[in-house]
Amino acid sequence: MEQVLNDSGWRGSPEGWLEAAYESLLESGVDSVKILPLAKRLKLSRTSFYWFFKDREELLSALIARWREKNTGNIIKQSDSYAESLAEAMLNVFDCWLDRNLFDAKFEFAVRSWALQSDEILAEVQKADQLRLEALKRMFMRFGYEEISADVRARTTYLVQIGYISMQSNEDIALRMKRIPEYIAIYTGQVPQQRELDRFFARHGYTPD
Amino acid sequence: MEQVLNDSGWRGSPEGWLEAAYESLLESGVDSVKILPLAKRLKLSRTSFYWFFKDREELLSALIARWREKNTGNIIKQSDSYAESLAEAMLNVFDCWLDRNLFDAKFEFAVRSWALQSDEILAEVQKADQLRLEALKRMFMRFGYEEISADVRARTTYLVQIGYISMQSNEDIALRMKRIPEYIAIYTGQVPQQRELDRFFARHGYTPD
DNA sequence: GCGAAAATGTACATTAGTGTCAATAATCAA
DNA sequence: TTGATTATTGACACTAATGTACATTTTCGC
Repeated sequence: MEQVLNDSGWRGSPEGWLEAAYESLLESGVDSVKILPLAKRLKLSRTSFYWFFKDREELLSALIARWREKNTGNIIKQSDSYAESLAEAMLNVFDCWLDRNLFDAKFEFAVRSWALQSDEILAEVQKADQLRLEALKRMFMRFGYEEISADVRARTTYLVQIGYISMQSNEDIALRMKRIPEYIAIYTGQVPQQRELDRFFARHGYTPD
Repeated sequence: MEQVLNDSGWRGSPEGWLEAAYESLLESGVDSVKILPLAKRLKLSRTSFYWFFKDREELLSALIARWREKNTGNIIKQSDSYAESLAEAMLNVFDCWLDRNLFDAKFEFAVRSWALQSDEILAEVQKADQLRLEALKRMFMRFGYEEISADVRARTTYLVQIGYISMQSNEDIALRMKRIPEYIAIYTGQVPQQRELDRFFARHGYTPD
């Protein structure tokens, strides 16, 4: 197996170690993010790590920063984006659940599991939950729901997805798409229009049979 | 601090070690379930552990057996139990979410996090999800829903709760109770009757203001 | 109170991880 | 091409965990 070099002529880099840490976190949880195994994966000496990071703690902080920037931002953006009907707005949010560029479900699950053993991470996760729920609640209120109804509907929308992540299932896209109209009906209390669904399916490269 | 003795005159027992393991699992995840720390907690010599369990693996198996027996059984029981309306049936299921004798949310979360680092545990969790979802789906079908609708409504009901657990929030009971009627409305598509709610509140020792 | 069984503890060997330091090598820029 | 900077490595010291072997203590039944 040959050495992988980065842009400059060096083998290691903060990004390289972070990427390896990310992969290990997603596969086996934070306790598997250990310098020795990462070094083996990168075919680098373990101690070379300390050139880029002060210690393991600093690597873990970088990891959580990466999560914070990616996942929360996009949910808020999709919730706030323009739509003509609630169903359409809902489908905008659903983009997150189907596009891993918008929301990284495995990362999300790994971080939430991590929160079990670290109060610092727990605080991060709870802050993120709050921001995301507020964005969804705003969305429902924009379409005329009362405070409490909007709150509970926001929770339903959000928590179903968090729960789904926690099932770690990997069903194929067709099966998931088949449930979409039902979900929309439950969450919004109204049936989505065919053209709204078609537009949604189209942008995810899905053709119903 | 004095030594705690069990029924017989001995200090240790399989149950004692298991209980300590359970507490540690819930507090900090499976990686914290280590013999040395448990021994400290129990004020016993570490090696005494090996009188009761072959090795750490055996302790972890006992832990997962405990989870399997407790959490899955009750959801199924509550889903299958008699009710005059769907709303009432739903409220029977909600008993699980409010009574830790029926469903241990922290245990659930800890086990699901554990699944990230063990394929064996992942298989256990996915089997449990399947059984629970089937029970809920049966419930919706008993009240006349079509296959797909029943499936998605079962998922909504179940996944909101799994998601809630994963938020690790500890809101007070009054706040949670306030949302119940809305949840019932969303999940079942029908508003619960006051007397059904009253009966539910009463059996959880809650008095609305 | 005595012997057997049950439980506990001490000593030892091993493993996998952490982080520091000083020597060395590779790259870049003047 | 050489010197400074950046990166890599191996040697060392340390810690926390695992499990085994064997000696010792405690409890229970008779």
